[in-house]
Amino acid sequence: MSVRIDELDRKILGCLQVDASRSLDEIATEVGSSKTPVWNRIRKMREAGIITSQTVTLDAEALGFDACFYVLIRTSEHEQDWQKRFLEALNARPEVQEAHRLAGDIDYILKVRVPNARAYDAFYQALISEVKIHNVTALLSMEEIKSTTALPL
Amino acid sequence: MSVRIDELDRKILGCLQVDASRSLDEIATEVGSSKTPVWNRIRKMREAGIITSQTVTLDAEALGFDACFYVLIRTSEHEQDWQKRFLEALNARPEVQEAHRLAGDIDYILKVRVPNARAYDAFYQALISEVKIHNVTALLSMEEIKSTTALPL
DNA sequence: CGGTAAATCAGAACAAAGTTCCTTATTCAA
DNA sequence: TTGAATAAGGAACTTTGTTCTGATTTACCG
Repeated sequence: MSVRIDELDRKILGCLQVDASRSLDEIATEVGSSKTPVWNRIRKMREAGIITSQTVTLDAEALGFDACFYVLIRTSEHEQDWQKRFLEALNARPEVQEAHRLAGDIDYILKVRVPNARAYDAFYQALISEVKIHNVTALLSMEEIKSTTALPL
Repeated sequence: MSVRIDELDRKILGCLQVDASRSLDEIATEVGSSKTPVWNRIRKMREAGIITSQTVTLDAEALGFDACFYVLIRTSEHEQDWQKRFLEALNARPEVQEAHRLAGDIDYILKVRVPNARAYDAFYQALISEVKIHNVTALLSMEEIKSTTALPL
């Protein structure tokens, strides 16, 4: 069953999305409440799975991940077994940051972050050796214009 | 100037990527160190910009964002002015979670999260009314197979 | 439109974690 | 090998997270 989210919850989530390291007192002041209700609401939203996790975002380039590719994948295989193996392959590879199954012409899109083009090729070769893929198009990112995980609440 | 990252820093970042809400003591134990050095290293990596921010990840569907599109954009305009206005339009729209400038045939890719298809159309109409765009292809996600911001350190 | 029960809130008390300080160990260069 | 600079470990201190209680509000039903 789902938890009803009210205006105060939304404000709290908004705060946390911007900076999850702020203290409860600060958040309470900003949303016009006090410590206890803010804490209780955060706890409930955690338990309800609305707040999935708490992480740090790292500067990919500062850590040597200079290349980012979006990979468009077409496949001729549509059986359960193939899909299962494809999924496992994606989950096993940490360079895959996103994977979506699509509607329409293109079957899957991946976002892949690697140190350089050579590392992408290694990834690509490994992937196609594991599962049969009909057609692949790689889109190379030149510039990350915008990047956020924040939802517009 | 960049900060040298050693094996211990990498372990700490690995911990924080998984769960940034854990206590310093827990992290220190896991990486085989103690509170103080862990705290100092985190502070330094913050100051150096390696750790960009600390946020919560929310369940988009639980919050009513049921639709996700990848949008491939071709433009015939390549002047500074056009690019500036396009960039401003993207930054002004919170439904755009990612935007990359690409090499090759397709000029830009966007990741757009909205409550439903109608909301996407509203976004699309608003965007093309603001800036001239030659060609747009929208890829509709049926299923989010994988989603992480963690880098493989 | 009351009156009661349930839920929520504000503030205080307590526990736990973050932050600082100081001493000891380690590293690196002369 | 010796000295200076740097980092680590542990204890003191401060801030924050967490729990508890009483008061208030909200919601529901007669």
